[in-house]
Amino acid sequence: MARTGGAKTLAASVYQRIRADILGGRLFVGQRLKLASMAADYGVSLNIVREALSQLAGDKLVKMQPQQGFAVTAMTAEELRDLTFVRVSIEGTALTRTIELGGVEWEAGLLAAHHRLANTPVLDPTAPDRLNEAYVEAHSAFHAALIGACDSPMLMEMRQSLHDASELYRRLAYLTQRGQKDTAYEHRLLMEAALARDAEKSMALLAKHYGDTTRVCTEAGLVVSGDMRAAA
Amino acid sequence: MARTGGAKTLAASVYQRIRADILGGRLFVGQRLKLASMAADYGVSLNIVREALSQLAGDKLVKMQPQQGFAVTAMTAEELRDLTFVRVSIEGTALTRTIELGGVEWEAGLLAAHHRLANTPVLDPTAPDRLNEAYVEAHSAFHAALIGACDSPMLMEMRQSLHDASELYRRLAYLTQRGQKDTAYEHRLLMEAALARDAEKSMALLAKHYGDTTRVCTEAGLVVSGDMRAAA
DNA sequence: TGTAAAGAAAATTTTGAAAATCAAAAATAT
DNA sequence: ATATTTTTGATTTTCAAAATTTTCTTTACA
Repeated sequence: MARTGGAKTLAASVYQRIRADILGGRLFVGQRLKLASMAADYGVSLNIVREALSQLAGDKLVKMQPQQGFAVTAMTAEELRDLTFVRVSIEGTALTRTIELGGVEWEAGLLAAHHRLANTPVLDPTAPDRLNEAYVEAHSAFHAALIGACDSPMLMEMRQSLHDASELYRRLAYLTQRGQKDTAYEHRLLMEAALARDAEKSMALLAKHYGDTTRVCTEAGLVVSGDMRAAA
Repeated sequence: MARTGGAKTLAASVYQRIRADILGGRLFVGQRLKLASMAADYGVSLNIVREALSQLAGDKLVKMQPQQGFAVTAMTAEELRDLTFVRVSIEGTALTRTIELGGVEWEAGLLAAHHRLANTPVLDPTAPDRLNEAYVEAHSAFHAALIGACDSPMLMEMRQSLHDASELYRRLAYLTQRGQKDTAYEHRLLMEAALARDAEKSMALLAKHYGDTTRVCTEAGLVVSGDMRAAA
């Protein structure tokens, strides 16, 4: 098998591919990840898959149970609520710092990211039952731009990691509500509060914005109760 | 080789042992970790060591460079400062929450942990040039007890992870100052502020407490500038 | 009919060796 | 003498097969 992306090793390449498959919704929440079948799929040996999954377990995207293999992390409602609380805390800190430090470059970047987001349809134009991948990317970029002037690399990295961990549930929430909620309006308010340097209001909006996703998932019964589920 | 601790797999056991060797200061900051020699040391095959190190890299205790193996993470002064900032943020959030929620049980646990800490000598009584391992444990337990009433498992886990990542530098700082700073007094103030439910003051004390370690390490030139160093 | 033990199948974990890669030393050319 | 290429030795990366452990199925028994 050839190495994907700029990966220096096969294991790193497979890590990226599995990660993308999880974040892209091609591997479902709770799905069991059998080493043999994955090794065949990606055209590598068992150990490579094992190492990749092992690392993804560190990212909390995959759960490892000794002697029982790996599965895509399935959160309970309680865990999802906790994740949301931590995200708001971390991202709130980064946002506060950004509001303190942000200059013209940050403002420009945020405006640009928001414009892109606002002009990208949520659902796939060719297949309206699927999410538009361009939107997912624009949404991710917008939230990154929002806290773009924070000067703590570690905080940013943690933010990204938490963002990824909740990506799966964000997808589910979008498909469930299907345009019933005015997310675009929330994003605009968020941007305006940040540009107005109102840290207090920004954080409140952020908490509401993230809390909604959690609520939708919980109410729609999209979160399971902790155990692994079988699947191909 | 037999499995250490309650580990369910060999890899998990080796992971714990290497982790303990790093946190215990038996593997030095920046030290290169060669697979072959470690496999011989722990009495397992290369892949087991590889998987363990791979996971430790996720914990930021070890750094992996493709095709060049692993080394104990060596932070730059800038990275250490950043780590400290994030620690104060995270732990501050957990502390604020604890102060809101903590009841009698939390107070009792904190008092007990502080008493143990205050009555454990910092340096090893038998070898005064070494740190007392019982103190390291008591210190870790005190800080865990301080935020013991926080109801967010994920935040606690992150706190512990950051605590571990800075453990190496805490050791270095202790040995450098060697009792010149009155750490015991700081701990008491910290406990008293928390018990008095003064979140504001607690956080300020925490920031100072952690900032000192960082400063000592930076001033003593204990932090390197990013590259790996050779070693046996 | 339900339960428990025994055996077979499937999956994970671990090993030992082969292949690929890198850093430095030696040799050659400029 | 300096720079470039080639070789060498060491180390990491990868694979394929062996050893455990778990899971599923079948069978015997109350």
